[in-house]
Amino acid sequence: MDWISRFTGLASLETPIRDILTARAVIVSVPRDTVIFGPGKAPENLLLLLDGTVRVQQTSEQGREIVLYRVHAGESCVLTTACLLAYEDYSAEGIAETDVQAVAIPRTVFDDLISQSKTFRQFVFSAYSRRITDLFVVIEEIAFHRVDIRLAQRLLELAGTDQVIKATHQQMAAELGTAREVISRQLQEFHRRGWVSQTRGTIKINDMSGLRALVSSAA
Amino acid sequence: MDWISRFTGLASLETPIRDILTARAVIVSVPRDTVIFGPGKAPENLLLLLDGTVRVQQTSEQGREIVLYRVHAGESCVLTTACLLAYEDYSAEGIAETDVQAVAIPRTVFDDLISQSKTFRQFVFSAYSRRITDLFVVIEEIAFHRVDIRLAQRLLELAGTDQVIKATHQQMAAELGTAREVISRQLQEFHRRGWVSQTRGTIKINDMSGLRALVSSAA
DNA sequence: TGTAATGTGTGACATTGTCACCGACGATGT
DNA sequence: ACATCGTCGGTGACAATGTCACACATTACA
Repeated sequence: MDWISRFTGLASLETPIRDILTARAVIVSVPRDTVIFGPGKAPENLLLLLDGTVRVQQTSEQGREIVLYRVHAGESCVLTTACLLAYEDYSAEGIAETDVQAVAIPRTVFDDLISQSKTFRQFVFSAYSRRITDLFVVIEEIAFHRVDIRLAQRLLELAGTDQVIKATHQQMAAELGTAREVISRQLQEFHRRGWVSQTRGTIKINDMSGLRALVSSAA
Repeated sequence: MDWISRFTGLASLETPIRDILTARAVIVSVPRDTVIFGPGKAPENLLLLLDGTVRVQQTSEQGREIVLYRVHAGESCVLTTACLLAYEDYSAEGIAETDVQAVAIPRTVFDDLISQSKTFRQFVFSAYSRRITDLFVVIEEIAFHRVDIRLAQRLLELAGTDQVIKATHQQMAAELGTAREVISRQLQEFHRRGWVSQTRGTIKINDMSGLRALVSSAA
């Protein structure tokens, strides 16, 4: 199976390197809700996602959670590579949000590839760069943006083509790093405005344009 | 000058690699308040700090600022390496907080070293790891910790041996990503409790134990 | 010495976070 | 069907933080 071409950054990989990869990387399947890495469970491999999404989140000592970013198909979970090597108290955890298919690259192979291929180095460092800027965005949003706008934004991001989100208020609170009550109130307000409707455990978007208008009003 | 031994991660560097480094890296001096990198000013080199500190901060579109982390002597500014290669819209900026002496490693040399030395790779990735966990801490603190505690913490961190901090309320607000008024009020409260005294542009700690007690009360 | 720029103080108010509690819903077993 | 129990969502009071519009003090410097 030629999975390499699914990763844009690897498309131009040199042939001998491709061979190493196909020979020594393993395709793994991970069922939904598996904890892929987390405190006390250091990642053993660099994962390149073929299918599904991985949610990376942090849990504070008091048990509050916040979603940091998601890794989608065609992307890699590079931040784990930093943790392949150092600093044990990695407080973030990665969870398979759906059933996941991924290519697992063991750390020794990762080291080989980094050493031997400039293309691979670029792939890794540009993935790093993207994740780090993601984190910067998270910081900026938490620090400076209003929760109603962030919630509207996240609802639009998470909604599938059917405009339905399966998530409890508690889970949405974890998305934004806020409290459940805050989400409940904001969703009520959105409901009053006719933008969403709710049932237990699901949120349905009725008026994307309303949400979008709120989001862009922040600019 | 043998600066390599000042970096613990590089102490065991292989001799030929040491030679490359000493030959091709340049020692630079940067005056205080210089913008080392920032939006529209991509870093050209990996910097290893010999002396001084670099403050890395982010400025939002509305002009609000937050300090992300500081790079101290003996540390490297690795997050810039990700940006040596990819993603232009690097929104963070690095500022020399003091006069700075550093070793500048050009990107091509960086690439060589990464390729040739396992020790250097470990040095880089463990530095990455540390910075990333720093960012996680920032996120957790902004999202979940009270500002009075964060302020007390930061005051203790920033105070020199003379217990004096030269900073305006506005600058302290940028440290924590909050508003000046919040800092002013908290400092007044700290003053009422006899923990600090203030003059225009400076804060003096009079009772470290009081601040420390507040900080540890959060645990 | 005046004048402008900068730093700090303040009150009113909006937004967000916390706490304690309640009732509604859904799964389950009998 | 009924009871029971855990989860989910709603609510009011209040605390903490952010925002705005100022006033006033200090400093820099023309």
